[in-house]
Amino acid sequence: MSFIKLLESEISKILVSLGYEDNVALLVSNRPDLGDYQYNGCMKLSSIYKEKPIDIANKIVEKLNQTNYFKSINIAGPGFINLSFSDEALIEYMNEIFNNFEINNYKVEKKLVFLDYGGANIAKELHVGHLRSANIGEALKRLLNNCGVKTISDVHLGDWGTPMGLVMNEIKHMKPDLPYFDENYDGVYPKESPVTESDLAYIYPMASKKKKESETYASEARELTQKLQNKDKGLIALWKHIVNTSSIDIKRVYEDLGASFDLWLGESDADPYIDEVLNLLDKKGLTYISDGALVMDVCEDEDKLEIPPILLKKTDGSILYASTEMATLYMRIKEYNPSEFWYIVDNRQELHFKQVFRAAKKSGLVNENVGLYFLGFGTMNGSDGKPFKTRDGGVMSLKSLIELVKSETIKKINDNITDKEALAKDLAIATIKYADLLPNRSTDYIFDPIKFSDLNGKTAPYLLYSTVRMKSLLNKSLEEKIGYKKYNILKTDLERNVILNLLEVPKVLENSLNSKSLNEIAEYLYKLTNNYNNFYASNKVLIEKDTKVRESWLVLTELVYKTNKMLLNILGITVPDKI
RNA sequence: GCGCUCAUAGCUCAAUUGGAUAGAGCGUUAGACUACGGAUCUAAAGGUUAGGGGUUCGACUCCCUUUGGGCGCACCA
Repeated sequence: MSFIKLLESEISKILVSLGYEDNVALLVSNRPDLGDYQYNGCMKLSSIYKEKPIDIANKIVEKLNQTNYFKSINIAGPGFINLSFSDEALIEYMNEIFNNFEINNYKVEKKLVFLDYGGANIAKELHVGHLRSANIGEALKRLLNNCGVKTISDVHLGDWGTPMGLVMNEIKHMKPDLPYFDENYDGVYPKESPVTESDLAYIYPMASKKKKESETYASEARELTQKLQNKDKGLIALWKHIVNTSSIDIKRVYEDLGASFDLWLGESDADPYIDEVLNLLDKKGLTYISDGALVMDVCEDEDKLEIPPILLKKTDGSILYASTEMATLYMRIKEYNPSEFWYIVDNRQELHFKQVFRAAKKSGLVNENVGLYFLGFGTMNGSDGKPFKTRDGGVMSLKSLIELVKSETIKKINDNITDKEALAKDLAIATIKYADLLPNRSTDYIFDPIKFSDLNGKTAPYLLYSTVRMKSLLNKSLEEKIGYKKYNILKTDLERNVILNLLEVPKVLENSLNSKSLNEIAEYLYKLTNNYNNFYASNKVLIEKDTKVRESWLVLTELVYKTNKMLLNILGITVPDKI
């Protein structure tokens, strides 16, 4: 059990023995002059048990004084209990986690979580709007896995909606003679794709522009979408070519970003389940026709405000986003039966998901005890507060963003590195990911490429440089045959700070899992690294004459190194060998 | 019109979900060090938490209100 957890359970026992009950949480002190950690529960207990908080605190402290974890215990203000740990207790714990690093981790009961993130659209390039979903989703998956939770992740490609019709319409205009558009064609369709990757790069923007300019063009596209969804043989064959061609590039960019998925399914994969789902809703009498469209009410009695009904089918009978989402949910439950679903999607889709979740529960499509979580992330705005656009008013592709940061990074890399290009790219991606995960998941987000290129301060290069330097120090100690097996003595306050930081790891992981946000981990990494660097700058580990002290410092270095590596890995950032 | 959401240091963000004296990075200023890897380290200045009211031992956090942003509300996904 981790040190803080152990103390919390000790205090719980003390409370029980005194006749109180509380879910004890020890917090890092925000008054370091008074103690390392604080317990604030006395004030709450006071209102429950009608006693003065100070009296409760005194009783607890009396019992705590009989243990040997503490250097000092004091009560301040209305009833804050401040705790300072004894060196012996800290050293003992350092040795425990040096022998078994996993103790200082956080584990939860096993369950299965289904993650939906990525959300790339077929025939469209991945752009900065896709960044957060990939980064946050991947990191949450790693966080869950680290804590012992099994996951299944699905990229959920946008491959079945109106954009498909648009792209096909543009292809039809370019090459009207292709057999895919001939309804009477009964030969074999060509194996070669009629479009290349570079064709796709301009086809969609072109089609999208024409759609806005011409109503005829728009209705042609709608018609093609409907024909595709009705499984027109030729269009399905063409569609497969488009999906395959487009996926190559999408996979490459996700791989660069370090985002991986167990499943590469798309909206089209849910299509076979749509009728089944709609029939089920119909049987339960939940759907009705409104203005020609098929809808379902999702309002509940306790709602004080009205939530608009969910729209399932257009007047022309074609499928809408919500029904695809319902069918996807149905398919996932049928095949994987997870206990929770986590959707990592832009905040702006909140209402849509609220409706879908309600419809799913109301209809019994999803069992009452299955957790459906909408994990919205902040909308990406430019520095002017409006939706982000490049200087020429376009969207910035993820590829260009990576290139941009890479060109900044490469300037700083030492010449003696063998593969400068590769390192620059890895560092650029690490820089982007860290900058992206640092703000809280749900708050709106100002996307600033210049900030992403900043290599100073609270950034990935700082963390990686420091971490590599720790590794280098450890390697050097091995070369010089300086072994280290245990923590002996605690010499300086600077190393004590680092140790206190290390105690926080399980709590940081627990908080992150509860809030389903990575910012606390990102923030903590900086704090730990900065405190270690502070220690490092004023103490020469390898030159230290007192071998007992030197040995302890090497143990400390290894623990910080391993912690950094573990947490960076959760964020999806790999530590290079050299920088 | 209805609803959601946000407003914290010059800028970009935190704040353990109601705890003590609101913290970081950048920028600014002043410093440190024969470099165990200088992409380093330290310090200072910088705040009436948008304004006002309320709830209580205690409010950036909860409630009311004013102002100002962003977003969503039926056939796009």
